[in-house]
Amino acid sequence: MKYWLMKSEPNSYSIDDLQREGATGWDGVRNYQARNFMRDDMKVGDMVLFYHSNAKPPCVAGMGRISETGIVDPTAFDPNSDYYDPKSTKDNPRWIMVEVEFVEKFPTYISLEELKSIKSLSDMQLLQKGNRLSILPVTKKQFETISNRASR
DNA sequence: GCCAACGTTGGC
DNA sequence: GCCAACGTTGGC
Repeated sequence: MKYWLMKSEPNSYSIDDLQREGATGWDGVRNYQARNFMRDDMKVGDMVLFYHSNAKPPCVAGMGRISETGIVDPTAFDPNSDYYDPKSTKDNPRWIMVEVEFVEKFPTYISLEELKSIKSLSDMQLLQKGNRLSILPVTKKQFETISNRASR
């Protein structure tokens, strides 16, 4: 089983939205590295840290689980969508996504500042300079360090 | 609002 | 295939 961190701007989709809906298709990703993680490496049952980016403060806000893989991102076909990509055709779809189901909204959000202060997390890709990827792998240890702290 | 750090595009 | 120009992300 693998562990991931997925960023979302709470303005557009927050952990509360996920809790209300139960599950969501992770649409709108238009970065190949992030897509490849979803398409090639994620499996049903993988665990996800739900990260609020562009939030005040940015933080890990909850936990999710991959509930379905290999879904074609429908927003790529919609000319009215912000994520419309005319190069993605129904015969040869370019953007493949996963579905994430709600597991937990953390009682304590873990801010980026706090993550940076935890020594054992210094290797986390999220904390490396210049990182912009919206989907990142996380080790089991990192996942547990963060979720244990957030659950109390 | 600024800007560093990328990623993508397209002319050549 | 190179690389300049441009666009985006996301913390601050």
